[in-house]
Amino acid sequence: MAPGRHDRDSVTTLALALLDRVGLPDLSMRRLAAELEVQPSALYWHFASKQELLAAVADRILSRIPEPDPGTDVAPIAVGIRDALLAYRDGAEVVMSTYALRLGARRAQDALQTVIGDDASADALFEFILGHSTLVQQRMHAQSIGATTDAADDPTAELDAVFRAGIRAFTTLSSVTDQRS
Amino acid sequence: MAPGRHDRDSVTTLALALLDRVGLPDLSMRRLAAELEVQPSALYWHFASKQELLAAVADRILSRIPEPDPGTDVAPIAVGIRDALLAYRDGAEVVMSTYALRLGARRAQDALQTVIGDDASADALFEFILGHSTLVQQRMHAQSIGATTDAADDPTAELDAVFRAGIRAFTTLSSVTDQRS
DNA sequence: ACCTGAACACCGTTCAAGT
DNA sequence: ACCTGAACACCGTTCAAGT
Repeated sequence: MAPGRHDRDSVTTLALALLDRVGLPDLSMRRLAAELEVQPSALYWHFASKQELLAAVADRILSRIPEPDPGTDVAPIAVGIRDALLAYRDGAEVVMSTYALRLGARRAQDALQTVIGDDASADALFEFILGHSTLVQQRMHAQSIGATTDAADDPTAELDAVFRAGIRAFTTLSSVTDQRS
Repeated sequence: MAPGRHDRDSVTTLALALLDRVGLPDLSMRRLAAELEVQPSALYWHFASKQELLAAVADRILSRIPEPDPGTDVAPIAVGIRDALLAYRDGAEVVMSTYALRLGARRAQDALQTVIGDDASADALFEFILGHSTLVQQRMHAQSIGATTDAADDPTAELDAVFRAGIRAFTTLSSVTDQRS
């Protein structure tokens, strides 16, 4: 990175790359500034706060979500959202921490609402995907530290079974309510 | 609080009270130490790290979950878990951050697994409750700061509709699979 | 057994001033 | 428009030493 001039976009890009490399606990304004060969205070010309920077990063993460062809079923959309959240280290947690601020993140719900009739169900499914993905990434981290209580923990095997069970619940629900109407 | 002697239990109790009063971002080891009228380093005689302290706090939060009478239905159990997570400020986030370490938190899944046949479905339901509760508490905080993008945001009204939609999905699933067997 | 004192290596943020 | 320099008010953690 040249010591030259930056803007919101380039800072966001490098923040996302740094997140993926070091994880959320080590993504500090000071470290990001060092990576940009700039003083920490320079970042506050582009973003009002770290929160605002993380919101921009969250929007980037969610931009990976593929557009839904209307009329397809729920499962591939849900998988697409999960994969976007898991594509970068601690991605789910970043999205979760900025989701309440509503700065972005409508993209995921919009995708789900086009394939699920009921909006409340679509939001609930998104909350399941977010919770699940966050726990998956946290377990990845705990495992890399070696902080597991029980031995012989098969990593992603049963995790995917839990995810599929969640998807099944919501697809079963929408097919039942479809029959009702 | 007297300046006298402490143990793990008393420190955990006051940490939980402090969490409820100031929230997770302001729950620091230094502030907790000040509340206990003790030097920050004193806390490290009782807990190896802040993580370990938070795990003890998470266990406390989950201890509020009522025992399930076997044979009752899913909804009241799910509500009981949600209420335990929402009983203290940022409680859901604390549980979420220590859940991966498996230090406690089996209590919630155990309760759900006694009323739901499939273990993967029980875990998925717990992940939905955790994700949902975390977002609810984050929105509470964002609202108290006044950092909402859109105006006139009805607070807990539609939030509960989303929760009920999630519960309905999992109860519908288990009743369908019951009929199948 | 439980705590103090002092230090180490960090944080996010503000703000005058530079170019 | 974009950044520097310096400061403010904090962090978690370690470790020798005290009682």
